[in-house]
Amino acid sequence: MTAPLSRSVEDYLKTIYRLSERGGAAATSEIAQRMDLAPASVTGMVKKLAESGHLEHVPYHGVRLTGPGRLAALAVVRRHRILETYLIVKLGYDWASVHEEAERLEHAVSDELVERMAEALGSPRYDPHGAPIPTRDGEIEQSDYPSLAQMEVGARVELRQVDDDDPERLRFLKSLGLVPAALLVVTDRQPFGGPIRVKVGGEEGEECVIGMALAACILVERR
Amino acid sequence: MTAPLSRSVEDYLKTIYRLSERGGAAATSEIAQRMDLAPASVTGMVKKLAESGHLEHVPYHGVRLTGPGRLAALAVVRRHRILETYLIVKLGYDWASVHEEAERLEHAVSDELVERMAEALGSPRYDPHGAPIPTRDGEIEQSDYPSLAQMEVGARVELRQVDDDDPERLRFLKSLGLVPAALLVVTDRQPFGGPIRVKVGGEEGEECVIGMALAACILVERR
DNA sequence: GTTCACATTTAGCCTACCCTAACTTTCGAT
DNA sequence: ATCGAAAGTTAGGGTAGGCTAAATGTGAAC
Repeated sequence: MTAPLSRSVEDYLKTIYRLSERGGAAATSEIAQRMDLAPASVTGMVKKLAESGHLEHVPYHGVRLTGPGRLAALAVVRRHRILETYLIVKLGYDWASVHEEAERLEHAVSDELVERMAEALGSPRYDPHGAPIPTRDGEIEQSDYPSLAQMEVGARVELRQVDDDDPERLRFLKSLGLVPAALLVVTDRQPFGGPIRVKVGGEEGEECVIGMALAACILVERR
Repeated sequence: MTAPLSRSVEDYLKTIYRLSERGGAAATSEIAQRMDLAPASVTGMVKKLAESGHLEHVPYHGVRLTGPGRLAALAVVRRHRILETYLIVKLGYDWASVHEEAERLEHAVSDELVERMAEALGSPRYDPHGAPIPTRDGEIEQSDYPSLAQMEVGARVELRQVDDDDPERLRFLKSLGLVPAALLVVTDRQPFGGPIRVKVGGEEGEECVIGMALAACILVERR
């Protein structure tokens, strides 16, 4: 626990944290899929992380982060989100392509560097995708915004956050103006998971059509 | 050769480059000492790097970088020196403590990030310790300045470069004002490798005494 | 209440990179 | 010309973290 965590361990903890954000225990196969590893490899690491006290493992029933495990995961998430913000704001990185760079750097930067970057940015509370940045002591704002997919026709909402996993998706969203703080109005939608139609930029905005899978990645606040 | 180099390989190449800067072939034991590894470990890696075409190995007689090996090493050196410069200039890092951070980051940053940092700095040609920064295409200025240890009494010189290996040494040098561009006058020295006495800041500067080992780490240009 | 598909774990193996201990080569001193 | 210290290499082994294939547990459907 006191020894520095390996890159691999940090990635496991971060992934498990992300999975347990929405839902109870994380399944072996979910972890494997997100990390692009064989399930058997996950089982092996999970046993080690349970051993070291970072998580609880109920065989055949998934894992749950412990207090220390959650703290370690949040430290990685903080590094990642500060890095993304810094790269975009200070070094002109693209909203869509910054993820990969941060993914590598989050395992190499020291706490000192992260704090210097945070300070240079004015201690931001959200990253450019709208995700809350954990504090140094591992506190994180619980943003349980509904997704655009849940909005009914006529709803007026402000875009709060977009999932940052997929650069392609991000590029598409940006091209539509679907970025944090954008105002949206739902003008039409099909039943049974069909596409949803929204005006981007308020009542007078451009209309566009968005599939359900995509809409589920967009978190909004009612206005 | 086309696959990305591991952190370990990059460190070997960088170390071997640094060793071959001053002197022909690098010895196994020198590499081991600089990297804090057992000599046997070095032999093993050296064989692999010779296999992959990064260096030539004459058993029992040391190694020499090949063209591709030298290019790969210079890429690491460029990353390191741009990083050090960026951390100091843009993030307020200490001249003395920046080395360790750069040592980790140099294996994680992409070429794109390095180039963005270089651009933000105005494409510097020297890092804060005075070391020349290789270009993108692996060209590096041959700075064969003499060391302060070689200067005779009365010599007037400008400080050009200090070795950046040891943070403690750097802190000491900085406390004396021995930083790049400082003007020095040698006022006295003992024969047979005794300490050397210099005025720091020109004729009117503070006098201080410097041991030979330290003076050998300070490169100067006659004025 | 069986069954069966699927999730999970176990077993055994592999690569990268490090180690120590033992052996071999080199080269300067005699 | 030889000998021995120091340098280098080989042999054998360890850890971390992946993999595949085979065995086993789970739970929904019948």
